[in-house]
Amino acid sequence: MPGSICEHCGIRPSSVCGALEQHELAELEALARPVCYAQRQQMFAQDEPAESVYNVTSGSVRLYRLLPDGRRQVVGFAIPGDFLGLSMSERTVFGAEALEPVTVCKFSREAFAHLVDSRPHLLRRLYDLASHELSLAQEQMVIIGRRTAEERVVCFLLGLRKRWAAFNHNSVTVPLPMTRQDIADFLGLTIETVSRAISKLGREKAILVVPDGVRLLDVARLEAIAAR
Amino acid sequence: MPGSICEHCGIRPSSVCGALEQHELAELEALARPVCYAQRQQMFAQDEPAESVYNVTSGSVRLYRLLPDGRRQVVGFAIPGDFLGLSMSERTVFGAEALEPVTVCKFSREAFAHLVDSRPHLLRRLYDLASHELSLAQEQMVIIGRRTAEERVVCFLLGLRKRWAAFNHNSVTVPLPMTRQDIADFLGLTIETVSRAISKLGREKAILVVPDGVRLLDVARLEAIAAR
DNA sequence: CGTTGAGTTGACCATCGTCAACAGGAGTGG
DNA sequence: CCACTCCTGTTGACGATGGTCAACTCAACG
Repeated sequence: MPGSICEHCGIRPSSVCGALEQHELAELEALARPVCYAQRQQMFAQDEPAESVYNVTSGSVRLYRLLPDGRRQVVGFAIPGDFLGLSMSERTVFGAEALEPVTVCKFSREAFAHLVDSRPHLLRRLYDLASHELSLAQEQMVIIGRRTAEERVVCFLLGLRKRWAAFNHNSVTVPLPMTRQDIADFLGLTIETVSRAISKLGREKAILVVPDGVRLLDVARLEAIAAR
Repeated sequence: MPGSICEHCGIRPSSVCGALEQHELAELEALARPVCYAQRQQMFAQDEPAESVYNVTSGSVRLYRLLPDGRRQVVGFAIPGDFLGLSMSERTVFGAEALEPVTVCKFSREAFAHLVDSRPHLLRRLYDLASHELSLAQEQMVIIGRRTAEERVVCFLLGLRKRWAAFNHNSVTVPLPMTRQDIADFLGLTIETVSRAISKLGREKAILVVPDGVRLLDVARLEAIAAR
């Protein structure tokens, strides 16, 4: 029965496909191929021909750029509902790797583009998502360019918490499926500096480090640091 | 005569309006209000209701975000052909100030949005621009997060050169209408560090500092630094 | 000719990076 | 079951890159 899968998809409301009417959803579903990736598996590399776009349905993904000498900048983390392909022209501008087992809806970029051409409000949705991502990227520039190490870590935790909150995750426990190295590469720091900042926040009882995450004990204090 | 101004506009090919047919151009022109800003004049502030969108026709503009304690991050510089309003929802996410006398086509955001709704390929153009901006913002994250002071300055100069090149500006002389402070706030550095990096490049004959700009003397060497 | 503001340069210092040692958990194999 | 490795993360000691503070030059402008 066409449409049956997407219709019951939990992440649809917060995703690209949330913009679609039922009959359009069926069209989109016809193009989608569900794909799984194992932990650590690369979905695609940076600067290769972009053949697909993706909608993350479960798990989380790191998106990164590499410099020739190996320095790495994580440009974002994708979580369920996120769309990969907003800024993909002919070639990918970043690489993507599964942080944990990940499932996606994978689309041929060509077929997806063709559908978009005939569905202005899908295009509109993509535009709105791209605008929002652009705004987040600018916020990240402020964080990396003008904040101290501790502020960066706190902003990161509060930002993640906000994103997970969209899935009514227990909002004081922030899952951290990424390594310290990923966090460091996202914040323009080293792993040691991230570790020290987290330890310090733990010592001060502002957070509690738990397996694969942190619990935010003193949100007011954290927000005071981030608002500075 | 409708359409006569836009039709001969030099920046149109590289701008949003380049996507439009002649009859659409006339519609757009009907909405446009030409406005001038003096040097240093603020076009709009951060986090205020976004009532207009803008297309820069001459001069250049700094776009910045402020932290409550006054730290500033320049998130970009707009030059002729650039569109301000890609990432503006109900409120502005950055402030904008003229670096030199600036002229723009100013549009009511509402009227512009209405036109966009009826013109899918204008929407498409905006989406492509937003994607491109997103990709540039990610590149900027790499520069700020993972590059040394000297590399940042070199990347900045080469990046600006590339943008000015779209207007067949003499491509080895890069105009710098912004102050050292603006450059520093763009690169996540201080004015002193920027000044020192530029002086060093000058001493090494890689660049020549000229009034309101630099001449790139040894592009190969600069590119070697940036490619690192 | 004094004032102002941008830019440069120097001396010193702090934040964060580097290098290294260590802890603890997961997986592996004797 | 224990020893072993491997990997991630933590912590400490030290150092370098870039920030801070201050003095100075220079051009623009009245």
